[in-house]
Amino acid sequence: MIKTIAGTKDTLPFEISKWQYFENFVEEVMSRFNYKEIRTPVFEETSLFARGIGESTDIVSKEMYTFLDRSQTSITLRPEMTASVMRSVLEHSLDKQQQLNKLYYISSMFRQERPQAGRLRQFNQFGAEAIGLEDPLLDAEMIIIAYDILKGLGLNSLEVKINSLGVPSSRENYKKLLRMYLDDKKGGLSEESKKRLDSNILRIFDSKIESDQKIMENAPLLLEHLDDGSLEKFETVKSYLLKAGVPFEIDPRLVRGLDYYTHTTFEIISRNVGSQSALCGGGRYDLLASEIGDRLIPAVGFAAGMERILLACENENCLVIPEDEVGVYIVRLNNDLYNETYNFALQLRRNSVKAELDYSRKSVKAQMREANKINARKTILFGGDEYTNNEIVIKDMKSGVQEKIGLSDIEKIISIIED
RNA sequence: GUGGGUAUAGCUCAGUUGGUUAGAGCGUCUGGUUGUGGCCCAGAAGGUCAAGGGUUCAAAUCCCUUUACUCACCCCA
Repeated sequence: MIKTIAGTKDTLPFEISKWQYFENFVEEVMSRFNYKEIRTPVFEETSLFARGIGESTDIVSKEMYTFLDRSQTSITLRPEMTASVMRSVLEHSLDKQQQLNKLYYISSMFRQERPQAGRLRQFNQFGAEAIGLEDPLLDAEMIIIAYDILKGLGLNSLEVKINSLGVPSSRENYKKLLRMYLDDKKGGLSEESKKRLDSNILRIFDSKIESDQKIMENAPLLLEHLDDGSLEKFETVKSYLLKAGVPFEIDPRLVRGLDYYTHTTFEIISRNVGSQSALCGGGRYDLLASEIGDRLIPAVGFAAGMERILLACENENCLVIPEDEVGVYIVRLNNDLYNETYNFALQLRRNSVKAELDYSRKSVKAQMREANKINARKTILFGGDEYTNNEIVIKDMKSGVQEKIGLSDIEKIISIIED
């Protein structure tokens, strides 16, 4: 038997309504902030991600689904959306048509990692990007939108963490300081962290290994060595968040794994999922446009993992979706009216009524059971004496009350069904 | 890539120290009189006990291998 590939999942009919609810909610909030949806291809030229995200990152170096197509072009299934969105903005010169492009997406991403709780190889993210301006208000807005959506779904145990990475020049100075600090201590670092000394020294802060953490405990912090301009921006972001009522904590160790971040970085985590607790992450990436394009475009954005959010929702018992129901179930009283019953149901369906009926010549009892099972608000008994009198019986499934109506009086039938 | 755990019906799981035709609940289908649901009752269908090998008179049960799933590390959403 052929099964789904490891790390991929079917979304089955019984769980689809919660996804639709979730997606609609995201769309609604995004549209209130006047963000426009953007859709880009699921696969791109590999170099877009290699250059955009950074060769040394884990995503690019070991997690991408990359393959050669029939014309020997290296293709990659997108592991994230930001690089694609920026590519699209550059390619279509959206940045020249208006100063600020506020965009959002809800799409599948692909990363070849070992699956576990809250981590799939094909997973869904929603996210937003505000491209074209460097006002810190937009940094704050990203956090506000993400927070409002998670909160709006009913999640409570959220922690918002923020940090600033400053600009490249102050960061380079700081890296020198950090390198000096680590110079006589690097023997005690883990193998993984030693590699990062050269590739991405900031990420050593991310290490969960105790000995590494001990060494990093007294390391100088980037936040304490930001240039004045960066510091001021960070302060501004914080003040906006305060005024917006978004609780946050500053986490100087929040450095994020992607190369393109500058200034603000943030993450929203939940204690109510497995070890993969980051529901949402993002930040400012003023350098990305120039990495993959020919000009500088300041931008800020975030991405949120939808499976993880739904996990958190399940564990917190929020997001209560109303049960599916059907307007009316047509019960066929005699099987010689098989086709007439169908046409009657069809007439209702073509008049926007959600109607169901039996397709297998079941007994009346079995049809009634079915009507009950699928939550039909009304049933219509079709056939028998009433049929010869050009009537049907309509029954309210909650009260059990039933009445006769003229078969051709569709208007009235519909109004009773919808009542 | 590295560890740990699990694998019995569509689903959730029982299955004694190896011992006859492998069980339950839920779900599915049928029925509980003539044309009526929920609750209840009765019956039926449904299993190569993940796969392959070994030990044994005898294996779902013990041993080995493989595969799948799962959790965690790494990292990220």
